Amino acid sequence: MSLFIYNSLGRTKEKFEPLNPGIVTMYVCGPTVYGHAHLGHAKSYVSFDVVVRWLRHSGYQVKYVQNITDVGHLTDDADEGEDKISKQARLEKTDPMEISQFYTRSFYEDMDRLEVQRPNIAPNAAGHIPEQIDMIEQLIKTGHAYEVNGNVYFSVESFPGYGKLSGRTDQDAVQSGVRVEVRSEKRHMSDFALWKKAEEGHLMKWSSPWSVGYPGWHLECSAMSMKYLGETIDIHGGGMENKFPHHDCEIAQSESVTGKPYVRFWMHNNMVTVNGIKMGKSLKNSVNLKEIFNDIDPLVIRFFILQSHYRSQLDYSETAIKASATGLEKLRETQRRLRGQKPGTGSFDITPYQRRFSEAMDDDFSTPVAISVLFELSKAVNSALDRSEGISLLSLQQAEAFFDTSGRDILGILKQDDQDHNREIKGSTDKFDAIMELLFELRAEARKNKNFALSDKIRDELLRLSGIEIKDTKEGQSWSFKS
RNA sequence: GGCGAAGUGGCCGAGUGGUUAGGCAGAGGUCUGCAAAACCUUCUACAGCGGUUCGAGUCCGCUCUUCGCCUCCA
Repeated sequence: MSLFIYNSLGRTKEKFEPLNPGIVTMYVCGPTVYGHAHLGHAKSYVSFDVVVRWLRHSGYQVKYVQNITDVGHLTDDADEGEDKISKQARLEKTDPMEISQFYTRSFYEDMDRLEVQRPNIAPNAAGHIPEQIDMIEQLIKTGHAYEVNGNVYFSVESFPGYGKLSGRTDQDAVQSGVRVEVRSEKRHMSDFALWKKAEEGHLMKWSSPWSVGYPGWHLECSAMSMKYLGETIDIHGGGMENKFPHHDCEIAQSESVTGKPYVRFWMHNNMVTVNGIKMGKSLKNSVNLKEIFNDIDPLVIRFFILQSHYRSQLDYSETAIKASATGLEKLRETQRRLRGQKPGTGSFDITPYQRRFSEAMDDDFSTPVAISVLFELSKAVNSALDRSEGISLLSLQQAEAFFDTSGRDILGILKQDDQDHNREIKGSTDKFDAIMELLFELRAEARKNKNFALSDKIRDELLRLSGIEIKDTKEGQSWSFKS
């Protein structure tokens, strides 16, 4: 089966084939680094992380670029207000460079904990001012842009398809709802800034042929995408809220320069809501990742995100997270059980599960369905293992391999080996094992003597003090870390 | 006002014309010294009203409701 991706441009699922066989070029809009990452960032980058992982699993070499926006863009309307990074610098009594560096590191820390693989190239906007200036010069030369008082604007009338991505092709209609007063120096109300002259006191500014100033926000993605991935890229991802104007502007300026299609597949992920309302920094209801991670395993958040489709809104609530945590624990439990299992004689066919998993992923990255396949496999495996004949060595190995491939490599929700991972944290494996062996012996003896008070105390206290859970099973005692 | 998405059982969340999504929670059971885990059984659905069809959660129309975008935002 082949991969189908929902293309926002055209609003249908289309069969995906890269422009150049075997190689996929992919660009995703990165964060503006002036604050800690929140759940919305997690949804976006986890979703696209799975896209990249699936493409790679499918045999493609993926060149994945995700930018860091570290040029201050404005807090307020299109042409007034303080820039966000400068504002944060003022609040934190430091300078913009430190702000962007600090929050860039913070962003990667959080993404690492979510098991989001780093992009191949993570260019920052401030490091690509010459490229952006070049692009403006070309746009002016070809009549797509004009300069007024040190500001440069893109002329939307020079690009007939403007607004085709968002469906906002009638600019008079668009402008009728605009709540911001328009600068009269623009030729058309919808024209957008490519370069802005720095106001008095503006900290992040660069020299250009037009003024000492800074580039418009839409420009960086076009310039960096072209520099690292070429004039036409296979996939461009981003949040739905950026369809208009950001992505429509990118298309206009890029295609005006190259005369070629800018992006073949546009992918837009949906928003996170909290109690049904959009989460936003300005609404003061944003859920900071570092704060959630104090209480919740980051992989539970990742799992929670992937349990809904990337194009669906995700509503955050404590009960929903709790349900996800229990569900993920179930899959981990099965994974552990598979690992420690003695082979039996029963046969078990995992190919239907592999096939359904692949079909789900090939259908526009349907992670909720893919996860449901893992649950069904989990149930089938447990059922089989509960029977006396068990599962043969070969089938056990296949099931374990499939859990590793799907749960760990592709979805990123399962670790390779919890136990080993946790033992590493504990330090000396041998000594630790010896201690556990001793506790097992003490409990076995106590239980033999019907001293259940003692055996239960060892079990309960160990769980309470260290989070290590002992279970009594038919095969004997086992332990695992309970997160 | 314009553009777009969506309304599924207690909660989350799949389903693109025809036999069970899945998870969490609830009820009953098996196993167990107990606990945990696991398994089995089970209760609540498709916003409303029309229409197309042998047959609609799934297509069409209308109504109601919600959400996002049109200002920086993942």
